[in-house]
Amino acid sequence: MGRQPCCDKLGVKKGPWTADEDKKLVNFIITHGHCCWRSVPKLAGLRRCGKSCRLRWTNYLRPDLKRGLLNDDEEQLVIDLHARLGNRWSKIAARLPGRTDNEIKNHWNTHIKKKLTKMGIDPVTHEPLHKPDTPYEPSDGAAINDHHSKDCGNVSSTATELSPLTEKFSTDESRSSSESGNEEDPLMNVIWSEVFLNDLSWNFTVPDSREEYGELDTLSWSLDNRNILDDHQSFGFGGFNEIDFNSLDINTTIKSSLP
DNA sequence: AACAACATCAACCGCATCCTT
DNA sequence: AAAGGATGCGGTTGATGTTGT
Repeated sequence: MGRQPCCDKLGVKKGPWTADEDKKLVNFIITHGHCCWRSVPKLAGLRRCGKSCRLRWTNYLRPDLKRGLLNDDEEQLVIDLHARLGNRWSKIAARLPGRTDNEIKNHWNTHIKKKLTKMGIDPVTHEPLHKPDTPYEPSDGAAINDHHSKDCGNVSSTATELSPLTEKFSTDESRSSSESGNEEDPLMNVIWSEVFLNDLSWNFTVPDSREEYGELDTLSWSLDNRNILDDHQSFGFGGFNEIDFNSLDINTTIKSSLP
């Protein structure tokens, strides 16, 4: 069936997002949510296609994103899940709170693939590479396959079972950000700060996700905006369990993050 | 200092899948 | 059941940054 392009190609901007565009998008989404991505750019005053807006939001602007490289545990988990799920990056990402499929995919292609190959493991099949005369040289990441080789030797048979590590990550969503090199993005601080300072009625706290959201753990949130929480899954706000609308402290939180 | 080679990652593209009519 | 639209997903690309010569 012939499909129309996702957006009108004429006049649609492409390429890197500017801080101003980011601000507009964040502003719009936190205020209105997104009824449908196709209409978001028009309503937000952006010359972008809806797809691009969705990608920018899910991969970069979402407040629950972790930043920085995957730590060893996360990397191990990705390897573990990849052995079971293959290149289903979104499924893998779903097990790593605060990580995106794109980020994991990139990390896999740039780091993990090489690491596994170096260790004598086929990154596709997760089987040892057959080089009988090439002695296996454990590297700094050798631990990866202590459990992995046992656990993932048979990819399909264990597909529904999760290793203890996998279970740990899939359930423990309140891990400390400090262990993952959760670097802050100054640009993001500015964007979010400006967004919230523009609307001082915002005010909420995220009691269960404090560490993950860092400086964004306390935000101001008007009751009028509460409706977007109904759609929080769409935003990837998985950590927003309960919002305490009575605890508002935007000044100390937001202003302290300003450069 | 200048250039090349390599690494990283944000963003795009096209197809798949889901949902509505 | 079929058609068409919206969104999601995975592969790929290209710009930018980093490292080596």
